[in-house]
Amino acid sequence: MSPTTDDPACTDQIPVAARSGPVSLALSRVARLHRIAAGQRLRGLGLYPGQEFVMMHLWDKGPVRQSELIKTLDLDPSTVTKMLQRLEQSGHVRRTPDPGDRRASLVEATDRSCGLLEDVAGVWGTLEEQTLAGLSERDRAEFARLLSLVEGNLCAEAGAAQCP
Amino acid sequence: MSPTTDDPACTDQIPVAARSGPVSLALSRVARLHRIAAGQRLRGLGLYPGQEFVMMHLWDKGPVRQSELIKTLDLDPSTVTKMLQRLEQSGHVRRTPDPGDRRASLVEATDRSCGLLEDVAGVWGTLEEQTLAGLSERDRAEFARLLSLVEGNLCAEAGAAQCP
DNA sequence: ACGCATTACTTGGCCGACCAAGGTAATCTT
DNA sequence: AAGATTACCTTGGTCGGCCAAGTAATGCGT
Repeated sequence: MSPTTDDPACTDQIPVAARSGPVSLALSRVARLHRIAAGQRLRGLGLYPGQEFVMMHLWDKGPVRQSELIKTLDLDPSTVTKMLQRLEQSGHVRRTPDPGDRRASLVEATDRSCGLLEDVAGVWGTLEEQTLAGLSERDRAEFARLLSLVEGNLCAEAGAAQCP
Repeated sequence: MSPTTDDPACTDQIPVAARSGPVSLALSRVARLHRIAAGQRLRGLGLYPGQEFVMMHLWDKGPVRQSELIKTLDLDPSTVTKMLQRLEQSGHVRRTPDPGDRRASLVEATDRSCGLLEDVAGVWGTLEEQTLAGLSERDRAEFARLLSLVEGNLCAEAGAAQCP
């Protein structure tokens, strides 16, 4: 019953319900593609998308309390628990009880996992290059600046974690 | 035992393994925040993040084959199957066998779900505003342009779906 | 010293998303 | 017309991620 039975191939492309947020829509698509691209490369290293961030933090900061990870990655505690269980089983991570606090555990990257650091860095580098291919230095800087602004916006009104 | 026991709050911020991809890192963070922001608003409407896109397409295109959804949303077939099962159970979607092809099903939004269209549009609008708050019109256009470029890059080398 | 809130983590459940297989049905080939 | 191929969808499994509850240990106030 809608009057537009024939559309001359110029109307949509963007769903009507998203007309009020074209940038958000584009951002969603880019995010998904970016995550897929990262995931493909990461799977070759035996990591699932998301685990990279845990490992990065552990590589940088060494033994760390689980609550530290939860705070800095801003993830749900249960998410971290399960990720660590799997990372432990796959040998990338080791957990030991914190001697100073019997309800906490200390997490650290295994020696074996440290070899992955360069690989992950490589993956991250090629991903960056693919993502920004063809963009001038100015465009890249501009993109980084705008992303930072948007991050501030989203972080501010969001769950209000730490967003320095 | 590491020499940097006290860090004067200026060293890292970016993990060493991600030094080669600062923009990718920022993009990941923004993407996650954006998805969370969308999810919060959507949950108030009884939708889970991701379902919005299915509904948008159905609202626009009416009854549609499942393969159509899979193609345009570029999702795994199994993902769509399960999403539709849940959307059907929650009353947002109706599925009927395609009379012209007995292995296919036609999917359409229920009348009840059509009331959600404005709500989702509203959510999408406020999300857009929150995302881009404080950005000038030029910055917004620039952001959209850069996102489009990046999307092209990621889409090209990726699974090679349709990226017009 | 006792009780109560806070912190730290775990478990179970659910959803989006992927992959790998499988089962029909249509279509193409010979 | 029969067989092979392809298209359409489902099932089962795994992961990241969230929420809601629950357990256990610490810390604080009185």
